[in-house]
Amino acid sequence: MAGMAAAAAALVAAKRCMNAACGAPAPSPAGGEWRKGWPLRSGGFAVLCDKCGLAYEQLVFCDIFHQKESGWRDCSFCGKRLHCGCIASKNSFDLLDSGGVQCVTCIKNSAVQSVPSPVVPKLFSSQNNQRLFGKSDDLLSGRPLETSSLMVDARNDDLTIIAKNNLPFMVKNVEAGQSSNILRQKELENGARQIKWELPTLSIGDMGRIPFLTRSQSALESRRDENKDPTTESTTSESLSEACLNMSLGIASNGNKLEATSTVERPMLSPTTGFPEGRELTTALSPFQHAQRARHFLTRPPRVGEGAVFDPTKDMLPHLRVARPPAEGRGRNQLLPRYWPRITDQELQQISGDSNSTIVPLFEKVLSASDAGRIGRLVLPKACAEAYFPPISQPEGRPLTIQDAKGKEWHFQFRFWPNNNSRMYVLEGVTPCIQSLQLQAGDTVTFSRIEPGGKLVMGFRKATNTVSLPDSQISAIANGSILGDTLFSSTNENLAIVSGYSGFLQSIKGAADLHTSSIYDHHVNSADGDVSWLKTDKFGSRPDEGSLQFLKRGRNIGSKSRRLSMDAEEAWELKLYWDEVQELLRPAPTAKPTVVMIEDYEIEEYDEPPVFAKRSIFTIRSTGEQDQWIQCDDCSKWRRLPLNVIVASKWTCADNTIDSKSCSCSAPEELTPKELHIVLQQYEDMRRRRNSFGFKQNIPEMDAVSLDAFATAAVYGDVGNQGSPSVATTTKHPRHRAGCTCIVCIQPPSGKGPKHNPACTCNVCMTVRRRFKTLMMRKKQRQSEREEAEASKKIAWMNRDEPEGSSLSRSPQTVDTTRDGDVTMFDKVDINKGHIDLNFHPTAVRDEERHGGQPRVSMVSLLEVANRPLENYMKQNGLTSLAGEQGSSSTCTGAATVPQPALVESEERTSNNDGGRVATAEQPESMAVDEAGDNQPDKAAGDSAAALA
DNA sequence: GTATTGCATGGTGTC
DNA sequence: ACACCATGCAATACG
Repeated sequence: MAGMAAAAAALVAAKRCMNAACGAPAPSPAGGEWRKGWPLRSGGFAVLCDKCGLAYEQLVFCDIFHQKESGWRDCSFCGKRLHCGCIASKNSFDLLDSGGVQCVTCIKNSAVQSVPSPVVPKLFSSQNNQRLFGKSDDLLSGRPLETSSLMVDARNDDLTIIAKNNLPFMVKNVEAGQSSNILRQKELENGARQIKWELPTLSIGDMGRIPFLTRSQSALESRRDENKDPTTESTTSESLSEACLNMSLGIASNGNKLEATSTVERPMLSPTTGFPEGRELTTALSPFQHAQRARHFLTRPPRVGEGAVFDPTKDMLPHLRVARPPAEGRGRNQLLPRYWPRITDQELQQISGDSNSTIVPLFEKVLSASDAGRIGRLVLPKACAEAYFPPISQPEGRPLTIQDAKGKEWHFQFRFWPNNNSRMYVLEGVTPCIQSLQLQAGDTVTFSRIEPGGKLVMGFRKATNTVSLPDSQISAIANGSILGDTLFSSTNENLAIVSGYSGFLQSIKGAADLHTSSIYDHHVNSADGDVSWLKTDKFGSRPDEGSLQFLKRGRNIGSKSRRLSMDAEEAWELKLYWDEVQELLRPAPTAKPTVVMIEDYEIEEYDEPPVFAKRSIFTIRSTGEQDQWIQCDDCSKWRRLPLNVIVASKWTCADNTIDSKSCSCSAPEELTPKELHIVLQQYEDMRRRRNSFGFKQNIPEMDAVSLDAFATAAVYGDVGNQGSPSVATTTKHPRHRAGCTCIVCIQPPSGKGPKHNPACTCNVCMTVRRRFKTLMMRKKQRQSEREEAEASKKIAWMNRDEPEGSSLSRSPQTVDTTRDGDVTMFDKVDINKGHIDLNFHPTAVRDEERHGGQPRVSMVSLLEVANRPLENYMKQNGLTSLAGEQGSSSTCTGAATVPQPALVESEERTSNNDGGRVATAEQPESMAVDEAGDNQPDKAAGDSAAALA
């Protein structure tokens, strides 16, 4: 208690009267009844009344301090002694503009006189005025209340009660805080509520958008008094009280149907989602809420760990089970709507159990990827941390024990990091808790406090899945939450985690915009069944309010950085394997890579995310001709398309504007049944092989491999060879910009575009240099240790794979003619069986080759030589932009060549791109071209490829 | 080599 | 313009 008092005293002492004409320092509360105080945004203080033990929200002018240190004041008119220091007394007096107070009787007596009629047109003429509509019926009809409405003059915060007879009267200086307190008091008196919510605060400026209000239970009660003339009410405060009671904020909704709330007063719920949320709240709050925000009369609950815990229920609220959610942060910090607790009654019941304890919802937070990740750090909203958690002065913070709904106590470290002259609060050590509760990104963690005792308790709400999207047929994201760079699915282990690829989602979204239903159909009807669009989560629960709200809010799920503004209508869930994701990605047709030259390494950057394309199969003929085959979504026939055609989603024969002979479903299929069978069979074989080679690895693994490969290639100069297909390394992460140094932004080369000066000292260049050097050192070190062993292993491996019929072991001229088919399938996955040898030194290989010995093949060397044929190929085919020529790249898999009609499916072009950036080391794509093209003079390429095979 | 820690960065929301 | 905060990432610790 002493500590608390001291802290409060410090707060108070640090402030002065907000009256500019006065400026007197606020007196110390020590020794008086102002047991506690903290600054409000308005400049005043919130105080607690020792007498009644209740929190008292008041804008404290110095006169109040000066005159009412004891909590008692005298009516300025009759001199009656008034206790003004608590909620219980709130409706028994009114503050006067001139200072001082007015008792109920005097207010009543002067009520009529106190309403200057001229105020009416003034208020009504104000743009800031907002007519507030009442009961839910009126909400739906949009008509004003018959009984009473409330006008709020935003300019001075005066409230004017408009009675049924439209005779207004003005309540000067009625503060929203008082109102809320009155409201609470009324509630207490009525005993109608056990769960109470303090209304969130909004700015008065938002009042202009207040659409309506509903009535609560209290409103219904007040209707009994509808015939009363407000001007004859006992006091303006009482009238206001009634008005307050008339304005409950529940627009509960099921669907779009508005319903008046009954027993729980809580923040305005979204008409569409049924949940309170930031923006919607802003537009749908009562004038008291807005007024609250204007003046910020906020009840600040005692902080955990501050010593004795103030128990508001102690005397007057013995039955109060759940207190209001405090909506005030320390000092000026305002709790953002996104952190407003939205604990349901059920959750409260779960937390509180059967005890008589009071649950004070504090705040909640939707877990981000970082929060739910292995790092075990939960970033706390600063305002929340400072408001509701014990104050900490050192970055090390302090241990904090929080109990979960099951009663289990979790021990965290509550600390902060200095950050931009501010602090970043985190709870460390949350991993066990997160895992125990099976929380994932997108789920919501709620923090509450149990009174008495002040014990912190945390609950959670699982993010659930989907909403039906009547227009697009696309289910909403739910358990698949897009968080930061990662696409998460909260429920299914088979999901594809797309790391570093919110751009991918953007692309998908973009594709969805064009072909939403098609994409949906495509996946839903996908024969392979690997791709699914979830409708429900594993719990079978309905769409989570919070999640939907989160989407609805327009926030990018989870992370602010996922600049993926997804409305619920646009949101959809993704559940894809990694490779499936990859095979659906194409560089944006309009994407033009920007190539930066860094120490002779060309790094390609895309400003545009990849597009979401329909699955296609690429084949290459013995003549080197490459085709793309796409299946008609109507007749299921396979049609040939040019390589550079990207089909976003649904495609039918009618869409085939390229080939007039095949633009109808009635047209015969170009491939013979036998050819088609072979192609499809090999396609499936390839898929199986790929999967068996671990292509369903998760993102971190993929990242590691890809990065390593890229780094290796970069180190040895293999990155940067012009002409390397870039399809598999499509885009830069959209949240990154030019200059970003993260690996996401480091792109493989295309040989096109502007180049950075090798001497460039920009951030990205420096970083890349540093990373390359580091990687080079590591590689060299490993090479020196394992080069020989790896070489032997590689040779052995090549010998082992030879019987698989890989044409790579043959000369390019004979690759595709060993069987009767004229189409060759290349499976990039087969390269090294999915393993990239990073440990061969190219110089060693070249040395061996020079000496005519058995060539020791490294991926690096292969890449080095393989790129050249692609250039030639591109030249021959008049290709200039790799971005739009996936076909060419798709042919570069350089793996086992199946002598039969062979495929290079599009997925392979992208399967290694890991967010489209780091698969360059696996650039055997060009090797495939080299071979299949059968027109490449570079024998070394063929030799290398053959050796690899 | 992996995990942890602490700081830096930058997009976005809010004032 | 500023603050917040999600997350990247280098440095450090640990096994």
